[in-house]
Amino acid sequence: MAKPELMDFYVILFSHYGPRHWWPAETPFEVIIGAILTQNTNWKNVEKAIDNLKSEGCLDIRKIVEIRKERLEEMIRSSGFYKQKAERLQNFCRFVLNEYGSLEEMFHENTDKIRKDMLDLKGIGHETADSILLYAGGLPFFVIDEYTRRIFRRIGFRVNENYEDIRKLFEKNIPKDVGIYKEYHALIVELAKEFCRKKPLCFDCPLRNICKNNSVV
DNA sequence: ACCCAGGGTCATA
DNA sequence: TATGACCATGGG
Repeated sequence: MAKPELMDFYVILFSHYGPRHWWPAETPFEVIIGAILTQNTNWKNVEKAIDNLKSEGCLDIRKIVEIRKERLEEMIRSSGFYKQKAERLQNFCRFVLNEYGSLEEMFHENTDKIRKDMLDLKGIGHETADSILLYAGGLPFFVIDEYTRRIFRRIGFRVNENYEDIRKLFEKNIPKDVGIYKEYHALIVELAKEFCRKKPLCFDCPLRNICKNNSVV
């Protein structure tokens, strides 16, 4: 049996977990808000914050810019790091309005420019930028997070620590399909939540067979 | 009382 | 380049 490739893991994870329906949001803008609020924070805490924004009618790019920062801080308090996140949200929204005019306009621009612009903003790192590009913009950028690194390192892939290198490794070995990109990252998170810390990855996880046959764990 | 979560920045060496 | 401190709430 040949060494399993990245798509083999995808097939197994998908058949085990089924579609994940990521990202859980009603609009691209809501994806962006969530992507920033969920930084190093449990998603449940983010949901509360987003509910607050919705019920106050503030889930809107212009609203976020207009309201007082202190009010925004209170609405998103449950998501943690609420002061810097309020700052980051307003900063991001202000930039989009000034530079592009609207979110729709932004996503019609050259994708590499969008990514570069976002990475220049304070509070937008590689993972957040790619989450926004993929799940809000529907653009083919594979999201690499700490789960992805851990899991594929333990499976036996020689992933070095450089974000861009890992992302290109995945994008090179996976069909350039936004649907697959979205699903794959969501499946990795699902697997990680269940096995990454609690148990050895390949003991009774969905990947146990493919791992054992190749003696990689 | 700890540990951590769907990260990122900044100072230091 | 590579660690470490820091940001902060809420659930286990």
